[in-house]
Amino acid sequence: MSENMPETNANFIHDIIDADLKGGFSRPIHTRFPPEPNGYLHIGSAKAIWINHSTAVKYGGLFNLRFDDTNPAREDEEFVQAIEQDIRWLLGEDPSGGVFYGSDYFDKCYEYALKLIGEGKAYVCDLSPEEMREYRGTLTEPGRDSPFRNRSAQENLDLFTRMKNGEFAEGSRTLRAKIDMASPNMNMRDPAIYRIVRTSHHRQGDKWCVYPLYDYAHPIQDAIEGITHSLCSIEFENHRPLYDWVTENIGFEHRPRQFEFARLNVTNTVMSKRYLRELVETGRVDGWDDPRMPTLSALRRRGYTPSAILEFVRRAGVSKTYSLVDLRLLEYCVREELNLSAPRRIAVLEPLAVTITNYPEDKTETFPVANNPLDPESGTREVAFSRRLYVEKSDFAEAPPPKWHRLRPGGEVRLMGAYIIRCDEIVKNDAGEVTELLCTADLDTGNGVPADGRKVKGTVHWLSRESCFSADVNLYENLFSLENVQDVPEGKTYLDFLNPDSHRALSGCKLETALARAKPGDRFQFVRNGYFCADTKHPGAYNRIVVLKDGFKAI
RNA sequence: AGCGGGAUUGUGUAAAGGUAGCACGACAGACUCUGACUCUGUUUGUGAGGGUUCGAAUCCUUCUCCCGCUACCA
Repeated sequence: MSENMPETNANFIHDIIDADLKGGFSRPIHTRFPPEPNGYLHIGSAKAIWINHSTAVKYGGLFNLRFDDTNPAREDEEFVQAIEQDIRWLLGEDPSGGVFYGSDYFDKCYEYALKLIGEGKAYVCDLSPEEMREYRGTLTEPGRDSPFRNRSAQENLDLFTRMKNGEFAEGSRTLRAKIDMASPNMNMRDPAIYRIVRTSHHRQGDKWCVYPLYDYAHPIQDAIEGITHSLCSIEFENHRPLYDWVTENIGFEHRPRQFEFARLNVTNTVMSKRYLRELVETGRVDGWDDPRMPTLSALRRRGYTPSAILEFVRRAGVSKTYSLVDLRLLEYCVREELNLSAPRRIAVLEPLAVTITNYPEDKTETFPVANNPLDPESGTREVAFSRRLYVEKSDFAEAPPPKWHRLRPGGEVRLMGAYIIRCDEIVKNDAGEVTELLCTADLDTGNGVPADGRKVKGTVHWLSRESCFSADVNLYENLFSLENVQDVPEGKTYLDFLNPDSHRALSGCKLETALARAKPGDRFQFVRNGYFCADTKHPGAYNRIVVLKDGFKAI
């Protein structure tokens, strides 16, 4: 377990486990995360991973990663690799119980199917998908028995074997569990448990042409791996009776049990893999790790740390209530962590020229500036100072509002880490815009405390105009993307990281400079005036990802 | 409509009959060599109506609203 891993917090699932333990449950707690390799993991997946993983850790048990790859038509090896990498990154360790593949249990699934057929608990059905739907009934009306429901075990065995041997066309037959066509729970109306699919499997190749369905395969996978508590999201709640039916009728000695929790929704973020896939496939985004995506790989690329993500899902909590968690909580979590550890760099985003009139034309010197004022260990770096500087436009006001502590005509301000300067004169262009400030520095005081003990309230960041290009690039080691979900005035850059209300806490150098100085492989993303894709089913749960009005620039 | 879940401040989440707490957000103030960070303070909540009880977010009851389920997806 990585050292930054946030502790688990108690939740209703742990109450259940505590009760189990109290009641004499003696097997080690064993959980699992079972993604289908049909896309990349996203921030919502992180919740399921965290719940399962932290539960195992809390009870000294084991956690498995299992690829739920029972549908060859949707799955791909690329996703297997990506998912495994993302999980290792997020957890900082290998899954303690191991990495498994649902498809590795196909033989077992088949064997159990034979057993169910032999016991008259499953039958081969020749109904077409349309017919099956019709026979299933509706939410309010019971279904009708399939005309093939009462085939003999012998006939079913023969038919199923032939299905497996590839004698029938794709979609022509299914194996169904014989349960109850009148059940009020649609999932119990003789669900299909095997279908014929003639697609090569990413792992099994062409070994099989019949594939088990989730509702049948999943409980078997859990049981085989010794999973004790199968924690999944709430849409599987109605499937639990079927989950239990499978483990009971196959007759596992140790039957895993399923518990459900509400999935994570985040404001302005779309989690639906379907939409994410569409964005990738239609080229709307660069790929699954495009920084606008809510995927773990995208968050990683943007500089989010695993511990911040886990802390976020931890804080979001576990319940069965539908919830929409504020994205700002995630931002708080990264900020909380990076503020203490990330190196600071200076950037002037909207430069205003400053000339120190009493500073020699040909002189340069350097001042030490803390890499991270909150972390003495981080040391200092030398920042070049000269007669000609840039400061932030927004750090000067000709007619300042009340309580203004920054530069004003005649006012004094501290250049961060360097001299105290006084603004003597304002230079304007023909349009009346301020283009330059002529200032004098308190050269005697240097970067120390003034001899006369006077207090200078404001501190302002700055860069030497000559040495701009030698300034550092990133504000935070990893966080190089500029992102914004608010409305940003056209043509204005905006950093939403450390200080959403002000650019000042962030740094870097002049943006163009930062870009020019980027290391090969670094990518800077500009997201401006993003529009959100609507999710008609969950108004409010929109996509921060999005479609950009003036295009997406990858430099 | 049938079945299964759910409802606590702006957003999440605690409180297993006994002071409705915490976090994020918002707002206000203090501090500060970055108007950041930090600190302090403020505001707002038990979906509705009945009942049980000395006492109800919690138990009973009626209602309302929300979510999920009618794939040979997971």
